[in-house]
Amino acid sequence: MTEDTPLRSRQSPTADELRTWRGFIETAQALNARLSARLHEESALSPGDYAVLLALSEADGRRLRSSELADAVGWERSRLSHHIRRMEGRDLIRRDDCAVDYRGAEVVLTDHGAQAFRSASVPHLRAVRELFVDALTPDQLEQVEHLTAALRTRLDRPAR
Amino acid sequence: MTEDTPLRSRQSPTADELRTWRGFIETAQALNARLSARLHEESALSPGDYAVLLALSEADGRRLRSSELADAVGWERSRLSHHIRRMEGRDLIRRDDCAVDYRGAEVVLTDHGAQAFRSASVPHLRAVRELFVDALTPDQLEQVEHLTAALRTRLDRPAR
DNA sequence: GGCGCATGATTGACACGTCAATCAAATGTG
DNA sequence: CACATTTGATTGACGTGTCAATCATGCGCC
Repeated sequence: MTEDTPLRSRQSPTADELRTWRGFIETAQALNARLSARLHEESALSPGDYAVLLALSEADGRRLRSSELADAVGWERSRLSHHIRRMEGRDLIRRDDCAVDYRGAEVVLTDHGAQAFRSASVPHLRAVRELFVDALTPDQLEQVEHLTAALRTRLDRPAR
Repeated sequence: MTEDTPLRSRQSPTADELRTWRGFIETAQALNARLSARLHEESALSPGDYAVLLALSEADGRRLRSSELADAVGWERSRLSHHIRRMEGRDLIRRDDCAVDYRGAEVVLTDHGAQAFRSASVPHLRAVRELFVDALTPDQLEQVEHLTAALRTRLDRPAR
């Protein structure tokens, strides 16, 4: 859209633009922090736990290959591996060897994990509504869609 | 008007609302991740390092009491304490005893730290422009202001 | 002056995240 | 078939973040 601003786009943001940026990023972080805190209070789950349990709950047979789970939650493998180890210690999930590929592992939701997810999800979704959805008008929610789409277009371009 | 509107706000978000929420929060996280990666590539500083160096750069005499620094960057004290220890090891800052209150400590920007901040800030601000400011129209930037203000109003209310 | 509490800051334990190295099983290629 | 490479996953090291406990100094109060 802006073919003619090769120089301008290399400069620093103005003070106003920086304020908008800081407001945006800090608000998003604050929202995250608040939701994480409520999740933890209400169900003793971290956001990571919740993401893993959600993916497994929706999976066929409540089980996924490690790599599929990593894709589902959008994490690196090693991050998932560490997290899975901790969750296994709390009996939220279990690791099975994979029958069709002996390199692979399957992550399986335990009954206790399924139960924990169920009791966490309702209050969590309610919190999302209270702190995000209900804070905005329908028009504003639509604006958010457009904004994130615009930002993502830029982000999806090669790393630099 | 209908009986179900008061109840509605206690229910879970709709699928559309959840999609908007996920888009918002994931975009913010992706933006953060990208900016952190660039900061690290270009200057070997973490976002935390940058925040601390920024606050000290703007401080009188390039020094602040620990508690003032914690307020400036919005961190808990113990978090700051851990971070400061690591930064001291890299000669970005130094800790002095405080003359007026022997409980207190002052955090001082070293020359090396000041230099590191200077060389980091220009590329960092350019990245903010590229990935955020330039991705949005002026109208959209203004919408962001209104949105974050609305979200913050809700967040600033008592914790639950 | 001495006692008790408040305050400034640090520490330790542990959860979380990234990166590079590792390892074993699978696969392709001569 | 043999051997190098790729693939699925784990590990170790280390930076980061939170919480509770700790510690020393400052300060109010008798």
